[in-house]
Amino acid sequence: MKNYKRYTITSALPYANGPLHVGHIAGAYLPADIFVRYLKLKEKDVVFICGSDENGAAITIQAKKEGRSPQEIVDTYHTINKKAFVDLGIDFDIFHRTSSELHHETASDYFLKLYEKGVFEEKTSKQYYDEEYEQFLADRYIKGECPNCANPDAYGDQCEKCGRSLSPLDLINPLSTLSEKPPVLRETKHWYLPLQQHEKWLREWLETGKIDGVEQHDPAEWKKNVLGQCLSWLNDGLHERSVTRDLSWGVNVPLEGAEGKVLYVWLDAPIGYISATKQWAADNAKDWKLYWQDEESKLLHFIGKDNIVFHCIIFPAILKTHGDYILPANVPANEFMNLEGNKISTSRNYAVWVHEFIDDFPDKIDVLRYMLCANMPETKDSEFTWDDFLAKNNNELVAILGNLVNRVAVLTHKYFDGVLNGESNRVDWGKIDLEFGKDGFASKVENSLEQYRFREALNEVMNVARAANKYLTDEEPWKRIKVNEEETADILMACAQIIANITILIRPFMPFTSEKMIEIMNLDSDILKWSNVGSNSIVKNGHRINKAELLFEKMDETMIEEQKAKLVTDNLEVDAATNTVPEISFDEFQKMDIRIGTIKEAEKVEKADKLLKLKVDLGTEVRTIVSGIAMHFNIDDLPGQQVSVLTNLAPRKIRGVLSQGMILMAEHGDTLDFIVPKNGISDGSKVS
RNA sequence: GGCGAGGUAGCUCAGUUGGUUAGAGCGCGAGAUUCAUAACCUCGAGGUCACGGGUUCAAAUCCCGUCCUCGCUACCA
Repeated sequence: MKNYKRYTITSALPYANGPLHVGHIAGAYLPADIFVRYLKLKEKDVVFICGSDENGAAITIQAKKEGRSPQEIVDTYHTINKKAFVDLGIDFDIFHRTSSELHHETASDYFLKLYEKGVFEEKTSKQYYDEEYEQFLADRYIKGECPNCANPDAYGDQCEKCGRSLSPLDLINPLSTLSEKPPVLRETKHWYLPLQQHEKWLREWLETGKIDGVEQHDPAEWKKNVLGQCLSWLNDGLHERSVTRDLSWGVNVPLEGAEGKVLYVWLDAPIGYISATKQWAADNAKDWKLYWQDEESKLLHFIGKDNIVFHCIIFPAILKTHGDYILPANVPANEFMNLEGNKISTSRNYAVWVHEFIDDFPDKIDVLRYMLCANMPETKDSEFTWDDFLAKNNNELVAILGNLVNRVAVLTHKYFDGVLNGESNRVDWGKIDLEFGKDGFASKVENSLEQYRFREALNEVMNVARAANKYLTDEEPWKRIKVNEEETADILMACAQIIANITILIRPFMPFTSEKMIEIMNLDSDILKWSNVGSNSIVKNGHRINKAELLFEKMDETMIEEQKAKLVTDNLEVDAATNTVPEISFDEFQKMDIRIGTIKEAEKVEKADKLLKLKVDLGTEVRTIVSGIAMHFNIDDLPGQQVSVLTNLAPRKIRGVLSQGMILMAEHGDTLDFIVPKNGISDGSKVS
């Protein structure tokens, strides 16, 4: 394994249009924080980088929706998220933001450098522009008459009536759906990164860890899921990607005639890592280039699996194209964390939000860290349950670690007035089921951490506490005190040494607990060095400890009932606020012919997961209707099911099957249900 | 549909290049103990390793097929 001089560690930049939930933390932030804290205990030169990703269309859309400015949106969430990280003890060296001037400058310079190297392909095209809204229109924001079937309401990408795929320029009499006015054609120029030119070296780099035969990293250290996903992309073939967009909110394209254009996410967000490092370096009298451009620096990106392609293919391509930058040595991406059996959903407010957790359990931050680490989605999706939160607190933290510290502190005060009178060199260390020294438990935890196996590492730490509990029970100092005071003192000294070890070992995982242990054991924070782990002489003979204090409080069911309930009720508030469909006239409603029918046959549409081909009896005729409900129902259950059908919807070919109408469904979150007459009514009856 | 990752004890997960009775934590049962937040400690019961074939002296581990979960993608709103 290569020996690096310094480390540059990043966690995915959270997008500043919403708060953070526990899934984010378990995925990209906690593992990085643990790893960084571990490296810092090893006295490594490391910088831990993060910040808010504040540019892009989603921010402007959200701003419009909330009637606020984009700046207000990003300010709000940048502040919330920054505080959440601080409260959680996720200890970035800098939490920067991509709306900063330094970032704009950095991203802009980066673009220019690539531009000057001539790596971009420049393409000019004519696109529709809405003069009132002062923006170019995406295809689906343009309506017009279909040149093929004369449908007056065809969209810029496709005609819904004849199913023909279109380009906006094909439309007759186009209208902007934003202003409802005719858009004008304007020339717009964009720059593209020809990713396909990078396929060859990317494949070599990912598969062998080498570039032009020179070793960069060991691919065996990369996670299977990460490599698999990347190679899958390479096998599909890479395509050029546009690196600019017509948009007002972001980093302006630094070229003449590029007004109203900003850098697209590829050349914006990841550059945020670099600009953040620059700011940190400026604040701390460091040289940022060492962390990004020196071969002896190890660059690691901690992310969730949704970000793999971005960090393993596109960003490396951008870094290498520039020429001066190092590439990531590893991208230890995690999978997703589910919540009580369901996917976490931001839009449905189905999540445990970090800022709310902090309000509800301000003294249980480390319990959360412990729990998220023990359930970290390292190799597959994992599960957050409140019952498990309770169990981990009571059965592991209270029972094993808290109990150990408490019994040692209590015994020491009871028998020796809080003074550790024992002598480490008199202890029979062989009686403890622990191997001291560099190759013992220290290396177990270390090896797990170096492989990004955080749950295993944490369990190894707890094993140290387990061994100490066993030692205490075996040696029975509460009996020994009656016959041999010296031996009793030695036993407690041995336990104190183990606790001192745990104070260091647990620190990356639970920094607040480690701090409490320092206080209870009255330790000097100078001992907090990884090189001390494995030592049995951290605590000096005659050391006085403080009064016992509980590290963790036992919790009961009532403390989590509210949390469980909140998930259910919050989930029911779905979409209530988003009912913003414009009002229509009665005449418009009357245009719709909705009738009751009964499904006679149902079969899957070939090569489509979601589609069913249904034969529906409408009383006077049987129609074929294609409906995207395959994921929600069992085919065999459908025949006989009554449904409501919009019968005069223009027929449309879907996956080669002509669909004559639309089944109406009630939708709630991920659940779909048919709209049917309560008491049954004959097929063909009209709904009005 | 294509591709990727998974499917191992009640729960959450380990199982390296195929090799003796498949492991850990928690939960559960029993015992022992009382310094400790009824915590700790010991012992134990739980697994046809998704399913069906195949290769091999030997397969959770390799090959083929099927089913299920998650992600990307296509198609779909």
